[in-house]
Amino acid sequence: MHICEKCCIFAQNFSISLRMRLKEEQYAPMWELSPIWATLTEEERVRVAEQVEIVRYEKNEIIHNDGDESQYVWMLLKGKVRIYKEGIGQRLQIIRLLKPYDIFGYRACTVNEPYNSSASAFEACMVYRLNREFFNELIRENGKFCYEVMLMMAKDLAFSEIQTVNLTQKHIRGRLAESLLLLLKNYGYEEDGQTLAMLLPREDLANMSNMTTSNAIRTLSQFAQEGIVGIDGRHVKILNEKALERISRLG
Amino acid sequence: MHICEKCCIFAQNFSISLRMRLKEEQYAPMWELSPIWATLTEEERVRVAEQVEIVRYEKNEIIHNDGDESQYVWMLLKGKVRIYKEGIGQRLQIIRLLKPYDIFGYRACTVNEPYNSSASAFEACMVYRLNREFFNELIRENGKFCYEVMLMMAKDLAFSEIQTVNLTQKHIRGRLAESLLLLLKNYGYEEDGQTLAMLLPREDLANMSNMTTSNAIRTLSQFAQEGIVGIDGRHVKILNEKALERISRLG
DNA sequence: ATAAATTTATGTTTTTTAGCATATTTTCAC
DNA sequence: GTGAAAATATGCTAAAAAACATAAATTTAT
Repeated sequence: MHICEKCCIFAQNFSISLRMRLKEEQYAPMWELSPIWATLTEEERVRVAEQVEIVRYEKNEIIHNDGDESQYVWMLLKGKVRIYKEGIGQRLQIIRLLKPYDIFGYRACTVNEPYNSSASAFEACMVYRLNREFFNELIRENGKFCYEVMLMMAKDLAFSEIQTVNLTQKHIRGRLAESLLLLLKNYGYEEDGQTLAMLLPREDLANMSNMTTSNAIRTLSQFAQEGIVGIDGRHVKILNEKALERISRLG
Repeated sequence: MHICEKCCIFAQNFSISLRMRLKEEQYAPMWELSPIWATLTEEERVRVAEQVEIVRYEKNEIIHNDGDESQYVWMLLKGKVRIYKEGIGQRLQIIRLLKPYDIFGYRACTVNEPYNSSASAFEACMVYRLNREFFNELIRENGKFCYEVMLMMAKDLAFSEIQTVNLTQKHIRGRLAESLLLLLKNYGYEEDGQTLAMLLPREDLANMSNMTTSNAIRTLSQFAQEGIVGIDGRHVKILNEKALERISRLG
């Protein structure tokens, strides 16, 4: 593909053109938000600018379903997303939690397979969305981009294997502690420096931790009684991170 | 790197030169054994020929340990290998089983991280071994090779996520059935068409299936009593594959 | 603001699985 | 081949977690 003057001008004005599309909210172009897209050439950025769509998903809206033909790669711009699989008897297992600028749906796209998990929005979300075929074009033509996608997959694979052992071998308390620390690592604290910046229903906490909802409720209450966490509805304060780490480590 | 006449001749005679190194046993060059290495250019094949080592590991010998600095990428030539993680209280979880021409250790190498799992030989094994730095050179300079490595990782990631749900949500019988089917899929049958071509100690079967050894023994005996499998020491016959699939599916 | 629905809390029972004990069989080293 | 060690088999007990039940609190829709 050629790079004509017109394209270059378009590229330079890209953020402006994007902002025109999206009336209410403004987002930087992808390559400013994640090092993965920063590997794209100017010419590729122009094409991305032409292809990318901005989509809004409402609270609890399903973005893709396990088994659906893969069609899009997404980058989360705003909000939080859960990636999960449905196992035996409609029991969900949350595999991964996403925060802004995380990329998802890409694994299935790279291998042209159906998605092997589902994604839904915890809260109202904004995403960039790219077509599978276009994403694969980028991977095939740009070695650096392919390399970055591979590195991202390597991270996801390591996490998945660690989680397998965490979820199978640790006892309930260890699994819950693990999940709370994960939430902390992923989303951090509110301004007060101890309340988790994530209002998570107990059911989701259970689905992260491979336990029933009532055990998540019960065990979290126990942690509160022991002064390890503070509970105020869905607001959870981490009062003793060291204790959580110890419980998580010992299983 | 240049491609001189000498190199070309060397490349053409590569398999012979390899066979000279390895006195007892002969193996085809990597690019004939796995599509991943087939993406290498002639020039790269020459360098691989210079770099590759053939190593033998004895029964139960550890190939790499979780936490070790990553140094090599391996391709299994002969034998069987278990990839596992140690969790709580020395309890092992087998993450993956390898058969000839499977590649392992590559994830840690791509990200220059320590291995995040251990590998040991079920039985005496032969492997090709490549240096991490050289492997990364290949990835960085050859987009097609990088793409193949990414695809391999995508497969491993999908498998890992499926296993997480299998191991956490299914009951003992479901998990054992799952493991037996996995062994079947991976290693197939003996000549008789029903004995698993894998003599697996019950302890390993337990470590695959997230259960204690005595539960693996007990549950396998139950399957035998129900006529689903036949047991003759470590030789396991699959008598009713459909039943195993049903048990695995229902959890 | 109020009623209905959902979520959280907590106690009890049942099921599942681990842990332990012991006997038997098989494998391995010499 | 023989004895020691390891692996397999099986029963019993204890612990862990799910399932169920019910009530209270919170959220949501109107």
